[in-house]
Amino acid sequence: MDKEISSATLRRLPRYLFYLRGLQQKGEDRISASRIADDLDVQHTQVRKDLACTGAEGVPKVGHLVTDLIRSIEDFLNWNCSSEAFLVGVGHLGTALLGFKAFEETGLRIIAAFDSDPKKVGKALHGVEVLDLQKLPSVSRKKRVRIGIITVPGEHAQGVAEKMVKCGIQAIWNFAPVQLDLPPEVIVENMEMQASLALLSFKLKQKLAGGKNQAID
Amino acid sequence: MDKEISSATLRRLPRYLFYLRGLQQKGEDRISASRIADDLDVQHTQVRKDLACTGAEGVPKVGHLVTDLIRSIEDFLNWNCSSEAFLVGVGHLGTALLGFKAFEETGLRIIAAFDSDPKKVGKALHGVEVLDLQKLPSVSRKKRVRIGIITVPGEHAQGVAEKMVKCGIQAIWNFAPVQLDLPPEVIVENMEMQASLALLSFKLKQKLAGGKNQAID
DNA sequence: TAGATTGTTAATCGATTAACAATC
DNA sequence: TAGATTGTTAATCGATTAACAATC
Repeated sequence: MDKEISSATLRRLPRYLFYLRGLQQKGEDRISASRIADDLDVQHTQVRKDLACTGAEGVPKVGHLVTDLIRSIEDFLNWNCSSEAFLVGVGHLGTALLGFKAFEETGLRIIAAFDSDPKKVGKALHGVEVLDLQKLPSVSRKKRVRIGIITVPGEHAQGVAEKMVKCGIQAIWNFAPVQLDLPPEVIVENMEMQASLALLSFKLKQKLAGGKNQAID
Repeated sequence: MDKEISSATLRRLPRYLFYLRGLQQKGEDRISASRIADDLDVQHTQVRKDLACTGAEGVPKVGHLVTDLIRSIEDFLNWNCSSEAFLVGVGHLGTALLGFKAFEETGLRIIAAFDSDPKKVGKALHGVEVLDLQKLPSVSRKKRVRIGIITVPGEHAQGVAEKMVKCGIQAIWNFAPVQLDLPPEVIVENMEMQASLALLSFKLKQKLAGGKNQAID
């Protein structure tokens, strides 16, 4: 009987999580929804609702235990257990992702990288072996991997995505700025850097235009 | 008398733009809002409203000229003129951004990179010089740069952001997973990779849980 | 007890979608 | 003319916010 979870809520949860980890490092063991709200510029009701989605429970007058909240969010996002992933496209961005420590905190483990450039194949980057893209099917047969990360140029993304789907990949994290056309049962999440930049550019343009206060957000 | 532009619209505009550039490469010169909608899985009314925001005008029965639409969106986002930026934090991600060709299409030009690691200072990565972070103020005095990109680890992001603001930076593109606390007149856009991953993780968890069809999105 | 906090129910607001008039 | 398309106005839907009851 779970409620549907809005994507807005899902996008906020990691912010709470990183904030809570920060508190934990400072040695704080309790936190109220109101303080989270203040520190992260969110409405306190919003924080309460978001946290409630994860099943977290607080104690009136006391608040939440930081460790409980962290575990609750991690469990909810499935970030407590390790999820293995393939990455295709070992360019600058792909290489950066291979070395991205922060993924450990999300349970994401890139266990192999693929590229079709012979110059890249055979190397190990940040401890991850780079294999020939043609080996994707055979490696997939040995390892049941469900997540595929696409960091190839836009024009190759669709082809790579189709290969991934053939190899049993069920969820694709797509960093290429193209719309992938795949069977509906495949989960596709587009990492749209340009969307974020668009907001920045537009706000800056408005600000420079003389502060006609067209508030956005 | 402009309407306020919703951030949802701003986030969609780059998707239209990349799609239109693809059409242009294929040599197509006209396009209807309905076809954009079909190809990008958006409602056609939505496409029309979004495009109307940019000032684009179509012709009934004919549609839009691809080149007009492209220019209209680019102008609206201020992606037609070059915007100079500083980048601080030349780790994997920072390096990747320095080599990111796609930025050219958004008018973003990173003209200098900074790091406090002496091993990195002095190099030129993808044609961009890496300078000591301490030189940020002096370089800023010579060059009027308005955009700052933060790719340092979370614990240093706030400090770097404050330095940037002191140097006249007016808009910050923050890749660190922390909430920056800055004067309200500074534009901050957080590039939340983890937010995107959270959606992917949760959808996959649900799918694997047996497809109790809690549709999200 | 009073105050601080949780968590829920109701109200508001804004974005999306549907319906439709205008037009080449 | 009829059909395809644009662009706008009205309706719906869902997310956010406000109000409030519950509680340690």
